[in-house]
Amino acid sequence: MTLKIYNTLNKRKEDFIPLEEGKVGFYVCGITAYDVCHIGHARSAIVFDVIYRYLKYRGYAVTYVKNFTDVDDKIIEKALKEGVDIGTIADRYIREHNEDMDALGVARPTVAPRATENIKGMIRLIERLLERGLAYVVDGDVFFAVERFEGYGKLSGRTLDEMMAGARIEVDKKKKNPYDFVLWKAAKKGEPWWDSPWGRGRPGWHIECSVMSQRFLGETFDIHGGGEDLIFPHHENEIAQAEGATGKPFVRYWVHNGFVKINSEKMSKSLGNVFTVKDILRRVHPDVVRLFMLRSHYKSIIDFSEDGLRDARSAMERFYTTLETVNKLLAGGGDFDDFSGKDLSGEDEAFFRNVESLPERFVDAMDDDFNTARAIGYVFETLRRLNTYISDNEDRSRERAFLFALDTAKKRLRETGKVLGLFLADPSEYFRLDRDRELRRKNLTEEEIDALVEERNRARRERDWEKADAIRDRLRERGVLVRDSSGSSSWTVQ
RNA sequence: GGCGGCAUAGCCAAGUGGCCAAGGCAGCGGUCUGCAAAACCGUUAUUCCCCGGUUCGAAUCCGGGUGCCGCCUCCA
Repeated sequence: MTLKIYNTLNKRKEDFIPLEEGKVGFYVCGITAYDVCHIGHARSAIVFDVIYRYLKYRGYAVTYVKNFTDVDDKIIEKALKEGVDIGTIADRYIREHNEDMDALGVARPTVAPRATENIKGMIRLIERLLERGLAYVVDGDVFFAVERFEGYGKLSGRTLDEMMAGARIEVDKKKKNPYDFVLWKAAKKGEPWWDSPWGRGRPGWHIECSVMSQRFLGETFDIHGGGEDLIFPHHENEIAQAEGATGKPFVRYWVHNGFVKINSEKMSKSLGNVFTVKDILRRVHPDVVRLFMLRSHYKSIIDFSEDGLRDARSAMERFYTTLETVNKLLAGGGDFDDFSGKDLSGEDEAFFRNVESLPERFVDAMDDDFNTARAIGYVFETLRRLNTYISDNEDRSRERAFLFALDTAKKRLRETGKVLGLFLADPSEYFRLDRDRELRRKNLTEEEIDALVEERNRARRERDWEKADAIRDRLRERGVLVRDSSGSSSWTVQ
């Protein structure tokens, strides 16, 4: 089986063949550190996190580079406003970013370089472009001459002529062509600067990614990712800079994730509908966010909404309910270390075989351009079979064959979960966090609910069903669902 | 104006030429339960926006139409 990746460059799915067998060089455009991360950053991060995990799962040695842009107009603006230097602003938002990513279960990249640590490399790259006649200097600014780079527009699928036809872009008198972009900006008063052959200044936005990716991954590398909005101009310009300087192909596979809309509207600061990662994580468990993101294909636009989040939470709850049941059965049962699949027969064997085939089906889905939606479908299909198996065999809770089959199911579910970064929590921990969060939101305390449940249990023992039902109704009105088992009752918050 | 994408059940969402159109949520009927809840079983698209065409055969390919949306400017 071969991994297929949709390559934005060629607009089709292609077999993934890394430059060097068994190794993958992977670069993703990170954040500009001027504000806290929102749900759109979260999607991008989760998508590429899963791609990273999957490549490793498939046995590749992956070098994953994700940069931080720590010098830029917006950072400078904020620094001026607060009267601090840009490093203070960047440090703050990089720290926030790392907190958010950790909370979302996003693995740290192999390298997380910062633009300002790579100024020398940027100057060298610009010098090479000047030497090759692909750039020109005007009053301390350096521009890339798009007309001098053959193939400009190949990633975004347009030609310079087409772009000129309809576009309305700001005309900068210094530019020879309106699509020329800045490689180096002469310093204005009060702005941070670095010395360069063209005077004091700072780098343009696109140059850092060309430099940092090649520094850690080589002049040509395997996969470059980012949000679809970066295709033009950012990634187009990265190609122009890198290939202009080296004369070699820059990136073999370009991967772009789709946007997040909020209640069917574009998320934007002007609409005031930006949800930050911290907002979301106050409301739901990270698994819910990840499930919400990964149940759609990474390229499609997803619509973030209350309903969508609730659906994902319900699904997550079902998963952990089953896992909790399995854990209890395994804890209460005996030892089955010396058991193997060969010892099974009948229903046990059929179930075992089905469960053992989960990773195979999972890989099949993921190999098809990281189809996490299909992959998750297989996980839930397995979950249903597991539930059926448990309820068909309630009287066999101490049998080795049964326990062995359950244990296998759990292992296979966790194996796929590890790649998705999902389903990895301890169920009781998951429910405890979920409960605490919901209680806070509804202004309830565990104590008052426990007291009511206890009162109800007394009524139940006295067979005072009327009173028991009244208490249950009261709790339900406040969003608390009571669930009775033989001796006691548990409860969940809706 | 230029370039591109999408349209599948009540909602979300896979499926890109051929088994009964995955999976999740929600609903309904049943098992269980004092009654519920959870879990389980069954059920909910003879059909994939509309109209043509290609084909033995299309949600899937082609042409046209309709409706949404994105990019072309900082943006994940």
